[in-house]
Amino acid sequence: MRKPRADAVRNRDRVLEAAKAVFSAGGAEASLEAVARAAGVGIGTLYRHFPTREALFEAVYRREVQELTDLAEQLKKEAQPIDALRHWMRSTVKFVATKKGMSAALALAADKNSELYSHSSDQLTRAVGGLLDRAIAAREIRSDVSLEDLLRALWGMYHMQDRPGWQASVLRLVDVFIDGLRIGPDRSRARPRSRKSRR
Amino acid sequence: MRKPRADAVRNRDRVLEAAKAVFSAGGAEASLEAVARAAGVGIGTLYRHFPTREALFEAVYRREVQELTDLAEQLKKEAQPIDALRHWMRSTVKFVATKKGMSAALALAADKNSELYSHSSDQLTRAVGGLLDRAIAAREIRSDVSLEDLLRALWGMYHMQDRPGWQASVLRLVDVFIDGLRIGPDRSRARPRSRKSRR
DNA sequence: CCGATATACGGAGGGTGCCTCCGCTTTTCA
DNA sequence: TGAAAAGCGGAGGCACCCTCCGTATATCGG
Repeated sequence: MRKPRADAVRNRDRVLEAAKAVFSAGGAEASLEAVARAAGVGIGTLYRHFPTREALFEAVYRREVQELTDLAEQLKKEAQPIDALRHWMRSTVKFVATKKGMSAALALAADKNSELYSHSSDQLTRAVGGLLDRAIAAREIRSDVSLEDLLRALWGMYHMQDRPGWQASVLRLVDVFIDGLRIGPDRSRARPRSRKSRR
Repeated sequence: MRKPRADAVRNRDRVLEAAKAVFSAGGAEASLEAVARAAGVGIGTLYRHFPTREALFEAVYRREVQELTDLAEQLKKEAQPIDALRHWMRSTVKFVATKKGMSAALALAADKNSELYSHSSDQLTRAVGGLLDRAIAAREIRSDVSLEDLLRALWGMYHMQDRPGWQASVLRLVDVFIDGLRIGPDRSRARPRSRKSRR
């Protein structure tokens, strides 16, 4: 099979870059013609590379997932299993916080394409698996919650941005969730950050 | 001021009903002209009542919130505070499960209109408030998690439908969350349903 | 009950974005 | 270097969006 043409590769990249920017700014319903314009390519080129809006969403989405995966791998070197877990979840929240309009687009893509969902889920599962397994092996957390469950919880949080205070709220939810995972009578309330009292 | 015209009221209702059906079947991007057709009114009539797609989403959304509120009020009569809370969260999951395509539309509406969000949030907050407060007053759960936090957690779950097994997963998450809320050394694992072992 | 008038109806039509198709250009390979 | 494969881009047909306004109907005072 031939080597892919250099211009094709370049254009594909440009479109992806433009799409990320345009969707971030204008949300998931932004015009694809605007994306093509921003990328400096014809609308036909965009459609050849990404036959549907969803395909484009998907491609951008895969990039995002890759970043999350890398982040997980890096955090796997944290010392205390349960703290590494908490740290990763917290970091994920902050990562998501930077995405604004993209999130709707990504959610849409994942919604309509279960292969994509399971692939990404696998990828993240593999990456974060060590964190969870270590904590379970160390008998620090309950063993009946799967990685999928954990990812779903995070997934949910992915959808609450754009409210004032959402980030603090989600961080609090992460703490509650981690506490819920803990095993045994040790219910120490010691946690990394000072916390506001209720409301 | 005059009494509103009977035909106007009737048409508004028809459109709302049709919108719920059409969005449920076809998702949030369904054509508004299809909604008007299904309602048996002209496109102009639809647009007079709901000037934008979002306005229509919003109206349907308010209905859904009302149902959730009613459900909460009804469950407030449950005996054990913490069980009532768990029951409501579990029931909400099931309620959401029946909505399918609607959820994307509803999420979109809430996303773009913060007044709507805060109003609905208030309404649910008021309705569920008793459940949480009773549990806190009884010292059964920690006191630094607000109603808003709890609603956000549910909100997140709202977005995970359409995956095989999502419902069981969410129910599991609810249990974890409730366990995380509990106060004191009583970490009894007794819970209403038998549970699968990890993956 | 009836006329006046406020209110509502519906769909034609201009505009925009979607997506396909294909003649032209560029790149690759022998 | 030339032929063929691969890619480019935008014209054009279509669906949907939304406004505008002539027509129809409900309400209300008399």
